[in-house]
Amino acid sequence: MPGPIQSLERAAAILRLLAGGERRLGLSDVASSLGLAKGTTHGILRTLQQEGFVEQDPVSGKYQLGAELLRLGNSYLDVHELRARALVWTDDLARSSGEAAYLGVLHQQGVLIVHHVFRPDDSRQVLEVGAMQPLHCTALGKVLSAFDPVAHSEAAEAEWTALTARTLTDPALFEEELALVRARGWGADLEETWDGVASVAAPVYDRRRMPVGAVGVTGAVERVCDAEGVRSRLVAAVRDCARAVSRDLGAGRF
Amino acid sequence: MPGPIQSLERAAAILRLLAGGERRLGLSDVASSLGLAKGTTHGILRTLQQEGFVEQDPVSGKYQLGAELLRLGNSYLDVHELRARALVWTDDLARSSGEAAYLGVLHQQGVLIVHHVFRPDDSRQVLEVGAMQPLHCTALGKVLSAFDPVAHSEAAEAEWTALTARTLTDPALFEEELALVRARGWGADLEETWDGVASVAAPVYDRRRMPVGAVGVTGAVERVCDAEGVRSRLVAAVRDCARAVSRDLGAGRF
DNA sequence: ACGCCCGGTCGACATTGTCGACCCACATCA
DNA sequence: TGATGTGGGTCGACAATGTCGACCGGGCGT
Repeated sequence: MPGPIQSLERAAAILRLLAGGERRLGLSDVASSLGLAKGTTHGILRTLQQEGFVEQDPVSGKYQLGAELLRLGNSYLDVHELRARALVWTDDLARSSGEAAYLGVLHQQGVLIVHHVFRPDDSRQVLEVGAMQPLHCTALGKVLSAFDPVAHSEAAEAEWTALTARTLTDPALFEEELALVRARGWGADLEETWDGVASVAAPVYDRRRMPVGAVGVTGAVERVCDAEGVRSRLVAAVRDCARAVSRDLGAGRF
Repeated sequence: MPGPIQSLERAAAILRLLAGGERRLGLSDVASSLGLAKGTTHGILRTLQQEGFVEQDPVSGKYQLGAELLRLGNSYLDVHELRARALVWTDDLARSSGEAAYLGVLHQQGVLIVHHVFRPDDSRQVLEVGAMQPLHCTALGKVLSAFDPVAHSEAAEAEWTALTARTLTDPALFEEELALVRARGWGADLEETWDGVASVAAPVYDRRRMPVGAVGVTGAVERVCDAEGVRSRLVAAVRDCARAVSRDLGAGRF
């Protein structure tokens, strides 16, 4: 059976469509967006609803994602070995650096945040676990692009939107930057994603010395950088954390 | 087309199976667990993998849940209106009560946690968003069972496992408890789920005055209770929060 | 009151997923 | 080192299955 299962592909496309559109979508919207017959779309939606993957607003009849996805996404985190190993180390990283710590893995054409430790102060922060970040302008993304060949080719195909004035959008400059990241072993993002925000990240390796993710910190550029660039204390803390997680994964000492 | 789509049901069953088993499962395990032919199972798994819903360990060939589920689960939270409205109020609730605040909705035979605010101290806490809690022994679950008829019937069919010595397992006693919850408008769990831990919760209503969820706080029984039972200050805070969220949802004043 | 739009249903058709036997790689064990 | 069992993956025939487009019925705005 060489071909993938059509109905499943379509169901996945529906879920992605519902995830993309901010608000609820009607049956006809979904059907026309995907070029499917209404009857077909309805059958898939009905099954997805029965399984808890989508919910239907009883008054408007429109569809949205369902709670089962949240439950399964949580189960994904439970099984995730990299995340499990990184929990305690990223906690320490956030504490010692005084900034928010992130753990990301490559997913499709971006970085999926699988763990996020709040900056250790009492400010109100929103959890970004499950969110995606672009490859070309974040520290996590640059590190993955530099060390993981798959991420590198994904980055080449991704959209190069300029999020701030400092975002690199020229592939040649990006390659230069990646060479720098590879040479010194860590990556940075200096106001290339959000104005006033900088981040630093380093790669995490598994027992076969393959890059499997990246850890980093993000914070106000005034705190993260000094006159020389990224504060070396932060760089050291991030790299220490990455090495510790790698060692936990069995990569051995460097 | 009266029947639901078979391949989708099977795919959902596979995902749930992978979510349940703690570790990765092999193709044959999955096939035999669900009573499917290996070829069929492989086709579904391959499609799910291609769509990012499952991942395969390249060395062992075993399967586990995929990252796309985390992304979609996160998108579910983005769309969730109840959660969006409750964000700021639960934050205040945690701050004023000094305990961890939770927002839960009915999902299948349990309470799905859709929002969780850490207890406002510097202790290490794990986020429980996406986790499930039982209906019969938690404050959130009792409140939903008392006010939502669907939750009530689900509770009747759920397993009545005794998690501590104080867990209610007699349906008659549970009904009495629910009557009390309905009468006073809030529910409690005094060491019925974890020893030493108590919780208080109150229902949240939507614009049609239908119960759509519950908010509550959970903490050490010594802090939550005094000689009289649950501290009235906490009960007031929780009920205020529930009313505020309900008002935000359009339920109007009580 | 009319007509449009939308969610939902129905039945015929053939596409599509399913089944079970088969294959190959790897590891185990004698 | 060869026999052997396990486990992931493939193949091709069959018919069960999902798909399509036409068709309802209600709600809403005109």
